[in-house]
Amino acid sequence: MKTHQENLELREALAAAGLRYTAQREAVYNYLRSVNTHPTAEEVYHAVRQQIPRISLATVYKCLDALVACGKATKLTSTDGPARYDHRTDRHVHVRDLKTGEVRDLELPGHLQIHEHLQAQLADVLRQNGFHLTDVRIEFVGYYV
Amino acid sequence: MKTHQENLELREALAAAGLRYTAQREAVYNYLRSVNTHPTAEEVYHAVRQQIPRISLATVYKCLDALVACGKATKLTSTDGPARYDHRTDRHVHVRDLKTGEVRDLELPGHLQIHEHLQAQLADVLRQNGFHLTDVRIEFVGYYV
DNA sequence: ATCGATGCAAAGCGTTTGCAGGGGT
DNA sequence: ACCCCTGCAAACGCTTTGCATCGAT
Repeated sequence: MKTHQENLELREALAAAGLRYTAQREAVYNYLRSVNTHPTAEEVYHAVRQQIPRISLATVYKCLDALVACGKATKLTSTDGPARYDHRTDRHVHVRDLKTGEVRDLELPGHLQIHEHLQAQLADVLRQNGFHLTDVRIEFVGYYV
Repeated sequence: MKTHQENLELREALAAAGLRYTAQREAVYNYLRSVNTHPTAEEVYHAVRQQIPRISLATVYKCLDALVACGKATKLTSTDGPARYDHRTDRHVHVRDLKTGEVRDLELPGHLQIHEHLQAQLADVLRQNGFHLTDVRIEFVGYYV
């Protein structure tokens, strides 16, 4: 089902993971990429329903799982409330607003990038202890006054 | 109920938050402090039951909430599985093992401390945007080979 | 034609809540 | 004496699962 131009990159990522390219997955992915506050499954469901009215919440969850599985999204969690999903998979810093629960990317001036060299050293220390590093999660938590 | 020497520090922290000092809260706190892998509520329940056999899981959750509320513990979450609790409230780095789900503190050689100055700069940038920073969460995720 | 993906409903898990009785202040 | 805390059971919210059907390959 190719209603409009499909996302080749997504198709290939899914294929590489042994997963199929479906309208639902495409719509979920497109929505994820269109917003900069990382949405919950419920929010994705609500938004994607405009395009695919018969999509179910369960399918949204499955689509999000598929995107994570093929490396096209990241799952975030909080101490309270539902998980959130991020279309970015590179290492970056999140800012979590405790008042709204929203999570956004921290836009940093270049000279304030989290010290990659330091992270690399830390990764080395861990590796020497037999640890294989897959992700570094950094989150600044607080609220807008 | 003072079965043995009570924890004055905990009593004061609870009192300052308008909360009472109970045997259950003391036992939960003592257990939290006795382990270095940050346990789940279920693990705390299992352990504290040795001392207080009639304690309920709901009470364990409430005790953990009380400890967090009075600043004597921190709640951690993961993308999968239950929350974990940490008796440390200072900023430090966690290492999460994806195989076991366990979370431990990263013990760092002094010269590898996460750059406090950089964090302070980042906090400044956020403050200038009207953000009040309450916590910085840093987690190294991976698995032991 | 095959076999994975969808949609629905029902179950699952971790966590919270309502309430009667007990314990801290 | 007051009222918070406990323990139990029942409810809750988020997420997953079982299954018949649909659709991608």
